[in-house]
Amino acid sequence: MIIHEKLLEATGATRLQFDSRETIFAENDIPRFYYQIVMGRVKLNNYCEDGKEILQHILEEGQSVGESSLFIENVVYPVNAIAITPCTLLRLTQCQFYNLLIEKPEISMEINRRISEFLYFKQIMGQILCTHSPLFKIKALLDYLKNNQENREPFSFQIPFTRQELANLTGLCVETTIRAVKTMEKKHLLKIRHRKILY
DNA sequence: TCATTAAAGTTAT
DNA sequence: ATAACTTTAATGA
Repeated sequence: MIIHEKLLEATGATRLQFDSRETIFAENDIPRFYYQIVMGRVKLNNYCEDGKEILQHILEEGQSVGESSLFIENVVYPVNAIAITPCTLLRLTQCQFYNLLIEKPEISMEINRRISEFLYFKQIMGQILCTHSPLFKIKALLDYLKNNQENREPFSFQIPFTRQELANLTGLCVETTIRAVKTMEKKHLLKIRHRKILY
């Protein structure tokens, strides 16, 4: 289920456009808005002091961005939200968002679902980060992604991430990620077509 | 074993 | 065109 554009607009949402690489909100900003992606993809990340990127999540059309921080008093965003493609977002003020949740319990339930989904993903990622084998890290991530798909046929799912993105999500370097993916291909755990991973 | 560096080829913007 | 991504290979922790 998604929260309909029409409903958000009726609630007073602002439509925003972002170019690829533009920042939607930054680490340490105070959360004041609810964001939902109408079109495009957004990443949540941090940069460590050596400049290396820690990718926390990649969000797409229909998903909301950073809503979990809106429910906590006196916190700042722990991540940056950056457009990775040209994006259209709808934005509600925190106040508009709260009113919507009070007036529409089904929307409130949907937000619960999304935050739970996010937490679930974070728990999977927690396990992945503690796993030593690069192959199992990649496999666990692919398994999680595949589980969200309707079609569970082997090799029916084209992974929507680049090698670089998989690496930054799992904490591996790209080269190791590439090798792990190649090994998985040899073991017939996945297929590669036109450089895309089919799982 | 995996990260890092370098170098070259490929794809996307 | 130029930057971003993919791949291979060598080296070192």
